[in-house]
Amino acid sequence: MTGTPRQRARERTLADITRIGRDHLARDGAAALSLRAVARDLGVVSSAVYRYVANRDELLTLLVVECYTELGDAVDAALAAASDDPAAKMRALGHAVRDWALREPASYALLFGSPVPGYRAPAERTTGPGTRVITALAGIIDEAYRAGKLREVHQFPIADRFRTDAQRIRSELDLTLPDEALARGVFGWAALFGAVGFEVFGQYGPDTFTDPRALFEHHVAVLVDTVGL
Amino acid sequence: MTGTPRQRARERTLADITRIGRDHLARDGAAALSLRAVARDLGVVSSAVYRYVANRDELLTLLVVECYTELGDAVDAALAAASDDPAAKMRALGHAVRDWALREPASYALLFGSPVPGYRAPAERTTGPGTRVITALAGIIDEAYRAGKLREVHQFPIADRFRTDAQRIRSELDLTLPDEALARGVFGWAALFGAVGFEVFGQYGPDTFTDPRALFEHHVAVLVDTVGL
DNA sequence: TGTACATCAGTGAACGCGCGTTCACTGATGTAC
DNA sequence: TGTACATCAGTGAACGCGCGTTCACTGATGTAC
Repeated sequence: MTGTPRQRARERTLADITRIGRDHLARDGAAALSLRAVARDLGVVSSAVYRYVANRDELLTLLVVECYTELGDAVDAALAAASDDPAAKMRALGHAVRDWALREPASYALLFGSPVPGYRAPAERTTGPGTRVITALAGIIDEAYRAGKLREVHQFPIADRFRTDAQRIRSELDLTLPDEALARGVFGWAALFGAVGFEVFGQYGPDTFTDPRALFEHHVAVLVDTVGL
Repeated sequence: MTGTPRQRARERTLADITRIGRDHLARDGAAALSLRAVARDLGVVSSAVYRYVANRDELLTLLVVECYTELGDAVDAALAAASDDPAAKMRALGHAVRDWALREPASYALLFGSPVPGYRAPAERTTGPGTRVITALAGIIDEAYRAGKLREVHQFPIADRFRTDAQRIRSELDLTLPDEALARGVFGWAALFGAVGFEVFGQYGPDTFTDPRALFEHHVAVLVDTVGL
């Protein structure tokens, strides 16, 4: 309860707008997100929402940031609850991503599905929240490496330009991982979202796998192994 | 040159419609696909396209089938050109998927991105073309298994219900693969599309990896290894 | 403390736009006798 | 072979709808003196 009543009312209304926006996202997808429809549900004339967001793109950006934040929080909470074993942590991260994605499929689609036509997420606002999962994953693997718990894996050919990229990434994320481990980490990241995306977007078909959670559990086990944990 | 002139004109016009539809897909995304816009580009009044497609959903279905077919053809061609080694075949399959996806990002998004709001692909028309890649991948691994070229891999826990599913899948696709190999094949499938999707949808960020093809090559190498080839 | 003024949330009308789909129609092409 | 009829591609108007965004406005809330 801080700020003047007017400020608090403003914050509440802005929160209402993003909540309604999330609802519409879930019902109709990001491409169909409409300020007029949000205004209708808010019980207000359409031009009134322009007091809160500059235009439709800004509402999308608010939603993107909120979704990334929610996902990041879910992952952080899962990691905090997991045991100290790096493999257990990675499994927890994987399940946190999957659970959130199944709970919020439209939000998952907004972040990791097809780009929204005509919309470019502004990097200065979305990069921070958008990198929390990969940062957490990199942290798990790097910590294991520093503790000597990362298994030696087969060295596949690595391009020179990847080595340069890896050097930059290490300094940006404060990592010590060697190139091969880092490349496998990137693979694990992409593969994890591949498995989650296939399930959330229904690529497997409706009746192919009767126990998708068990399938995912197996995939995560393979993933943990592949990454060297 | 078969059929009456009228039939041939009809086929040409239908082909024009799907071609224009693909163009619009590439420019504006599937959610924005509009029969009126297609009619405009075709140089015809909007109601005229109803002589060719029953409604917007049917045009989407035509595009989905065409995209799956194109992707399937690209994969088949790559496999035909690859050497007989199963690992080489799997690498060729991976690159064929990636090359097609980078060439046709909007089509890739239609098939593997967020579901189009309000549209359900009719299974009886899309399942056939939609399963060509996984059928090809399963074929490669199964052939290697039958030839004794599939390496023994670590056995992770497998749920009973997955074993039942696997039995059904084996008979449907005419496979002999044991459960663990099949589960890893599914993992490889999802992971492959995860890697491709991250690149096509720009998840890596614009400047993170300066040589994305080399990164993908590494990922495919890891994938081939993980699957047991 | 009371008042004059500034701030700001929300209104309502309007702009110009695009959409899917239906329907009665015209006129050209194809076919049966 | 010629003609009468059927088929069918494409027209143009209309239906009812929703969208983003601007703008001058009203009236309530907040603030400076």
